[in-house]
Amino acid sequence: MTSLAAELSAVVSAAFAAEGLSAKFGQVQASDRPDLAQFQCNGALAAAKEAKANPRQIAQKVADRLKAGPLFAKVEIAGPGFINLDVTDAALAERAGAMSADDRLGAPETGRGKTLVIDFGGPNVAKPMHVGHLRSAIIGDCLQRLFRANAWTVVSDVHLGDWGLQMGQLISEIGRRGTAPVYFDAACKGPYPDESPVTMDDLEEIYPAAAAACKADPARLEEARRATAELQAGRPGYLALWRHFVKVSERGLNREYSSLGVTFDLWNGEASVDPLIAPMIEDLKRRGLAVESEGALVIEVAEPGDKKEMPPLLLLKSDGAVLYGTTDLATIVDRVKHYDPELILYVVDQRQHGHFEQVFRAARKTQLSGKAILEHAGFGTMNGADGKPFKTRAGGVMKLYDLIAMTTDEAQKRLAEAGIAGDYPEEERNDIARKVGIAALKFADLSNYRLTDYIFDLARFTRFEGKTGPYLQYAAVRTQSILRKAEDEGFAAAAPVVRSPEERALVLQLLGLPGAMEAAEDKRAPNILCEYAFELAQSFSRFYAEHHILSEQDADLRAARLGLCRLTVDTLAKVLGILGIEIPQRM
RNA sequence: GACCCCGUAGCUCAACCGGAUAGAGCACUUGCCUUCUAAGCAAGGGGUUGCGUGUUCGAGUCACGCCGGGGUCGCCA
Repeated sequence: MTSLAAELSAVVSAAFAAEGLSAKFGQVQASDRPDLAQFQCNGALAAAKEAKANPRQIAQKVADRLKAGPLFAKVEIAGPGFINLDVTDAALAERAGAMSADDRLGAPETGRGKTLVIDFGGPNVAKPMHVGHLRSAIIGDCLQRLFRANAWTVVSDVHLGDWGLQMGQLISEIGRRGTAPVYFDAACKGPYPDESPVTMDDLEEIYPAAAAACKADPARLEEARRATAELQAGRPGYLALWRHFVKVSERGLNREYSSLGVTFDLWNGEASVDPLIAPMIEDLKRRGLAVESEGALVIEVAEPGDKKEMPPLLLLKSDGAVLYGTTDLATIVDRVKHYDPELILYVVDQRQHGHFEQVFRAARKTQLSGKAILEHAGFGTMNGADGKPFKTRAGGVMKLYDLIAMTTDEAQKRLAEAGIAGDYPEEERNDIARKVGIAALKFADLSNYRLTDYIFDLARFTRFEGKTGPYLQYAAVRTQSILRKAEDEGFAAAAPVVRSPEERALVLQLLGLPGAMEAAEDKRAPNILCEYAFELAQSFSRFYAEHHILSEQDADLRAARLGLCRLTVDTLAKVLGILGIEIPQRM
């Protein structure tokens, strides 16, 4: 199935071609002026520019050819040469029927036969997740769902930060405290205890203390560096301690991602590619691509024509330890070997753009990335109302766990106020509150364009009216409710028809699904889907307010409207599913 | 200093390849629950798109220059 806009583009393109003009001018899009037409084509203006001709004349010739077809209810030329198009109600209803009959609802298949590796999350061992981690988790999860929906084979990887200097900082801090001496006893050959000497709470306290100490005292930093190098060199006690850190952290992280409904196919860490590093470096040295510079081993990535200085990618520090560019490069080697992807997407803070530029250049130069296109889908920073990173009143960074709890609490309050769920079982009430809270959170984040910095506003994340996640859920819930009642009454559904302005608008919106999914994939932009879903819910709510469905006496019309409800709820469910938003049975 | 991102309504954000009258939500004003859930629907006010110049039939969008905010710039991640 193709989208209606794509179908119209093909028809209009053929008309341009028949006039001896390039078919590329036949692009049709939803109209910017819905009051004037459903669709528009601006190609006559561009064609006129190229051919140095009169745009209205070109538009007229194309329009004359279009008028001959049965598809259009209206073909008009407006302004300097826009071609405005309305499709017949019969054609709209027919497309809606076809969409209902397709279990993919006409979703694009841009990824058929292609593999995507998507890297997001990127939490660090021993550091609790705070609101800053929200964006990578939510945007990354949405993109993996979107690519899957568009028929890509998707492999997602949390890419745990478990192999850098911070590990050395933790180890040296614990060594100084003397709370787990067995791991530091060089004479001890193991085995080491199964029980972790630290809990997640311990780590959350130890890491900031260690980081602060290293910042204040160069000697401490040097000590942490040495510990990092020894860990990476395989010192048994350090490795055993490190395994505890990772295990303890993974449990905590998993809990937080689960509460957001975010999942990963792989829980690989930077450390998992460590065995690949030595051979990779040997290979790069042999090929003359890794060279020594200022005591470190680097890959030069500057290219002629660079506007800015492009420092080399550091593979090995002068003390022999690896850096995150090194593990990133080795991770590419690993992913190419295992999955041979068409695309590797990194959903990481935009501030790391420069780093990825270096890594990608190095990967291409060394041909380690195979056929894969490497792309950084960055996102903007989340700030507080004062333009600085969001803090709690106590001054600490707000933890993700607490944020989720707050949105859920607000949803509980809302349910109590509305008095709707008073008679529901407590379990269901909790479930609704959780789904509504998460929906508010995710939609508020995803509806912003990926790259803009945005202001974290707790009130916004706990808002349930207007352009919010709960509004979308509410539209779906009301539709489900109608369908349930219709079933109780024994009313059957039939293919949709278009007999009113509200139905026309709703069907047009429904038919826009494939286009929205394709555009969102192209731009890696969840906000396009948010916009689509919101407009769909709005179109439905208008239809709902205007036409009473179950009391409709005309049985055929009632059946057609039930069919329209069915398609609406299926479409909403599909888009909300991609956004990672669950729909309660009732709310 | 160089480079990257951003600047749109009181607030938070949109605007697909340069298109017509720059759109939503919140907040504000006013209607609508004795037939499907009012977390809703309908209507209204609110804009020199930071400033300037240029390209174009046409600029929030492209180019250049300012102003303002954020970020990055070899051994942190």
